[in-house]
Amino acid sequence: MALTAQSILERTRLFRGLPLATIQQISALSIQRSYRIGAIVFSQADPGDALYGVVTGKVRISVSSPSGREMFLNIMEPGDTFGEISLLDGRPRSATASAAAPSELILITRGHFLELLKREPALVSHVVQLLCERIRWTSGLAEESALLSVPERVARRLVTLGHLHGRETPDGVELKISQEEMARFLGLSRQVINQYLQNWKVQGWLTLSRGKIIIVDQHALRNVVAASPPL
Amino acid sequence: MALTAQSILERTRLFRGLPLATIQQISALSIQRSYRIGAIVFSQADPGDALYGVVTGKVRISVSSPSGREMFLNIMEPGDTFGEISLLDGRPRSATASAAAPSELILITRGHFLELLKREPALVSHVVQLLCERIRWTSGLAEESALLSVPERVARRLVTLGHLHGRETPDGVELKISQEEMARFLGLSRQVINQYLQNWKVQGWLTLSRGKIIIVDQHALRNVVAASPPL
DNA sequence: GCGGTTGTGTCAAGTGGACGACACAAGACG
DNA sequence: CGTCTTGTGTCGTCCACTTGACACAACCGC
Repeated sequence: MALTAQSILERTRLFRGLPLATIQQISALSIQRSYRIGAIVFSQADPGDALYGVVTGKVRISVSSPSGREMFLNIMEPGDTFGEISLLDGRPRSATASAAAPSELILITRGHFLELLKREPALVSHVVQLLCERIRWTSGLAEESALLSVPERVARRLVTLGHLHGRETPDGVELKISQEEMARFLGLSRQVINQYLQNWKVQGWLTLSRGKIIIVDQHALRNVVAASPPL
Repeated sequence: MALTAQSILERTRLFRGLPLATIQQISALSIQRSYRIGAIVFSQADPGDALYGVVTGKVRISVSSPSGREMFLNIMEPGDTFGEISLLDGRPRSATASAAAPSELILITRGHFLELLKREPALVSHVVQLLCERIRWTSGLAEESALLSVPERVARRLVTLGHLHGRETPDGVELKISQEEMARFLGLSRQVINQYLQNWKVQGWLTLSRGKIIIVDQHALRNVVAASPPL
């Protein structure tokens, strides 16, 4: 089956469950675009004039400081939508989106989307749910970095990334991510990530190979947070 | 003039600009409650069954880790509303709200609020705006802690707190906050906060007294971020 | 006005993460 | 098939933040 815009739209959290007629409308309004690996979808401070949905590939949401440091906030996969915030509040993009793999995205312009919102009350409630999810995600990031120790943060992120982007295998949850990327997700150095991963490898909680982490004992990793000494 | 619920509602970002009839409806549905200093309005993990608005006083939004560390996320003042997220997505409270000063709050139950939302499309758009603001705030927190150095974070937070909660005086922006509180806002130790504040005091950028910081040269503080060495 | 409490200013010691460096292995690509 | 690139594993050094401690000042309640 071809990956039509419509078949993807039906699967996104944002549009799922809407009347078929509405989905078809949206589909008709959307434009499909290809991005090669590394291509920028939009940049921090750009005007936010479109909503994006991932058809295939992976899109990384990141922020970078004036001093050139970069931090990854999220990875979007098929069925995810992104870029809503600027669309809804009219302010500039707060983050940069770039293709982490060759990607096909669909794009709905601000005008079209806002019009849809007016006509379709069910869509509004989906938007609100999505925004709430985003708040919980970002405030979770802020809390973790302030409240937890480094090993706790690494362990926890490992588990959540496993959930969101991992693939179940007989050996455990396979997570395709380099240690460098892990470090950027947490705002830490690659070396520290390696240090703890090695630590947990000898415990038998995970296995490591080039660009891949297989989580063997998820439960043990979860316990790192609870078990670590009162900071 | 008495501080009626209605007069406050008209001033909140959430309800401002709605038809007077609607404001009166909301006002009729709302319950007013007093909280003494330190009183808990709601706790992390509680079910989220109400929306709150500050009439007088100050409410602190905070999170705490299992290990007992606490971090302040925000301060709500008269005209602010809080507690929307749990209300809207039905999930437990993600943070704790407690009275940082003797406070009068109004409270609207979940059922009443959701009903209002259905009837009043203008309110929906205000809700969406508010949620977008919250996302930008929390993701800002996460970015800062990962991308900026400690002095940069302290300087920046000082300026934003000055904007949000400061009072203009002939000498500069007066910010009523203890250094301990500043530390909790940034997830740092009190000593480090004091170190940088002293530093900037001798530069003449601010003056310090018990529980109070007066920002004299806001511009200089802003420059700390830009001027600091590429991390 | 007095004692208790709470915030401030500073010190010294300890430590955990950053950074730079380097050897090595595994893919990528011609 | 060999070469180049990119990720991994592991040093050691350095430094900034944490912790604990203490004197002192300012404000609070009585």
